[in-house]
Amino acid sequence: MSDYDDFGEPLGAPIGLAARAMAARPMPYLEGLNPAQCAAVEAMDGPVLMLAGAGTGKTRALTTRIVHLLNTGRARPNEVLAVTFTNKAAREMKNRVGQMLGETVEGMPWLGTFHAICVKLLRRHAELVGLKSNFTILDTDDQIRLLKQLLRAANIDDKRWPARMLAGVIDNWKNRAWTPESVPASDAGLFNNQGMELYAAYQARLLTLNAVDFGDLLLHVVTIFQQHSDVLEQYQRWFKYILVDEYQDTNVAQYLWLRLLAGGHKNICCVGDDDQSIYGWRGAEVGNILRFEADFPGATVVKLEQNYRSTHHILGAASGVIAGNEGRLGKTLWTDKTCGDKVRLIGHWDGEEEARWIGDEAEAMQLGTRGDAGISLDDMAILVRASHQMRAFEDRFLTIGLPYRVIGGPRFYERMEIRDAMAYFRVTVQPEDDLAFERIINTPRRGVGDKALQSIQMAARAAGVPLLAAARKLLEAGEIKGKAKGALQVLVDGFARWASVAADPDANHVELAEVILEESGYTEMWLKDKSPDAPGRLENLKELVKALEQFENLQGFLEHIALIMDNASDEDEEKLTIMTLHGAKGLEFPAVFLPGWEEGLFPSQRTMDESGVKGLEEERRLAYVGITRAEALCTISFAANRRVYGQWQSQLPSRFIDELPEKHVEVLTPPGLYGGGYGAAGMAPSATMEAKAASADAYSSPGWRRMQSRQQERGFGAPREASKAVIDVTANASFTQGERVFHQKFGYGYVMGVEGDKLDIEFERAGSKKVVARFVVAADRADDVPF
DNA sequence: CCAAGGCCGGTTTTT
DNA sequence: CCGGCCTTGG
Repeated sequence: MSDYDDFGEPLGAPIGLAARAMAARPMPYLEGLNPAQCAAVEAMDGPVLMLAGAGTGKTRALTTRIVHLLNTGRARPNEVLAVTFTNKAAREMKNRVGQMLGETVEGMPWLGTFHAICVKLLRRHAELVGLKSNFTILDTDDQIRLLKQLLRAANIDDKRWPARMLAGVIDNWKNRAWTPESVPASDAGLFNNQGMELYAAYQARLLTLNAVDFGDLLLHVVTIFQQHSDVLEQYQRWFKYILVDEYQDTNVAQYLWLRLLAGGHKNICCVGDDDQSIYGWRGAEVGNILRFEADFPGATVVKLEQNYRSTHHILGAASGVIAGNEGRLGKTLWTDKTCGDKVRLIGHWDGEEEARWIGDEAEAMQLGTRGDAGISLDDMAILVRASHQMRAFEDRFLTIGLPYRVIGGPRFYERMEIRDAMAYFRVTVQPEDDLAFERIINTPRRGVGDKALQSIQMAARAAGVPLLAAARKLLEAGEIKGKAKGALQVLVDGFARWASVAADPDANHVELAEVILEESGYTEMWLKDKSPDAPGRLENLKELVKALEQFENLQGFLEHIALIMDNASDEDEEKLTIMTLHGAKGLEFPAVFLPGWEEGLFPSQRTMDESGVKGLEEERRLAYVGITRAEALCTISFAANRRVYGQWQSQLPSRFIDELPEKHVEVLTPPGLYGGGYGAAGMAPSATMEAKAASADAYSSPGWRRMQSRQQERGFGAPREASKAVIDVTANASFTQGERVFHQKFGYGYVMGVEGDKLDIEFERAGSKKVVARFVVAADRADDVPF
């Protein structure tokens, strides 16, 4: 009947038999699990909800459950569907299952992210939604460019109605599994009453491009399942057990997808924590997890509440904060660890001082000033609400030479040069990929401007063929003139040549990639480029080519890249991590800094404006996630003043600070200073009394004294008065080329050039910068610079 | 086809 | 206040 009965996957060893033999043996993997974890592993049949608080050994329970299913012969590895949200989580699970099973079992083909699994499914059944199985996956950038074209075609001013906004609207609809036909009338008014039409036009355009966006991966598969019960039933039978990680983050489309697949046997195990739902803004529905027992009657609910990560005080503080939320499923985390240090709270004068203090503190902790052995920088993290907060820390750490790593900057594959190179690869393997072709038709500049492109586009539309084919036709017909003619011919011929190499299974795709970048002139473009980031970009291109080695061909690689966000860089040196709270979910660090706990920043004003109490609760969960990342030391801070869009604003301490239970907190801020703190003006009136009491003895608290003595050791007098002083001691100083100098922000460097009062300086850590002379001192006077 | 200037906007982000 | 994007002018 169909050619996918065997699901295209090797079955590997006769697992059924092997498993039966193993089932008689003891199950060593169950040892060391606590009773709740055991229950979650052993409740194999029927729906199971595993409510796993932060740090309660969720991944261990989940992987053990998979091993148990395989080991008892309930399912073969390729009959278990295990879904995660991130590639990282998928990889970790794969590794851990592999480790527990030993090397005998081949990897599990259906363990992966929602998106990766959907790609696999959609490739098999693409024709059912009008696609070919070699469809391209567009990323956000492609998506925006496509929408811009549609807006232009529809004569819509994309100033007032930006493509980004439309992309957001469409994404939201796709997250809810709404096709253009099923968008409810209540949403008809969105995007200037034209959202639905544009959505339909966009989907039609994607089909002609043989392309999908991320949302489509799920949406199309759900559509297929809904419209082709025969296909659905096969998968329902095939996937004997389903496991879902981070269930609280599922959106409606993912939820429907899971319900459809689990519809037969209902052997679905969802793992999640309602208190860690922080992705509501991108369509996640906490409701999915809150409703689980209603959706799957008779479900077994297991709560994992023993925390193996954090000390008592840290858990207490986190629990106190999260208790402010309504409508929780309710868990009580406990630990048998020591009380440890209390959560430390400190207020600062401004954001720069906060960065300075954290930098000093990190150095002190690294050296072990606290009387213990010292903590590796790898074990410390600064978790911020918004990425712009990172800059203050980067600036400061650059100055003092504290090694750090920022997680979540522009990702490798989002960089311009990588996307350009990949566009060449995409056209090579998929000549219909018009978006990719448009991207590189004039990159590097080859004299093919708007005019030439427009005539190609018109020809393509008229003939109903892709752009590359249209370009070839126009050239043959001699209809392209001037500079564009020769260059375009070279490009078109190039693609023909490269495509034939790519089609040859014996050809080496890594060499092909190098040839493409060489012959197209792309590498040369960057070699000629004199901008400071050109060498870095060439480096990235090299890395890209190197990454190709791990794949069989270009197609395989492109697919991988489209779905992966790996940011592999060499990590030899110890570094302190700076990342957003969102990015930190699932991670843990011995020492965590949580700066910027101020009203408006955290909780974010915008979230509260847009989503009211619901938004505030999500922010509170974010606070909970932040605190629970810490194993031993958690330091929360806030500043009384902060520059917001260039304006100095005075800030109020976050309401979450008032929610921290007093008994788990040590206040380092002296009362009255820095205009804030537990007990300063601006706090919620209800908490004032309690807070005043808390801060009354702040001066005598061990933390405060420790801080004082440390600052004195370093020769810092009063912590702050000096900070505002301008470095004008050298206002009249002159510098000469080659002189070694010091800058408060960028550290040490050498003067490369002098133009009036501006200096061209090559800094040791911050690279080359143009700096006004009065902000710089001679290197031997660096000690005069007040910190 | 490119460079300079004006204008708007400015959370979180995986796939 | 800073940076990205788009427009305009050469």
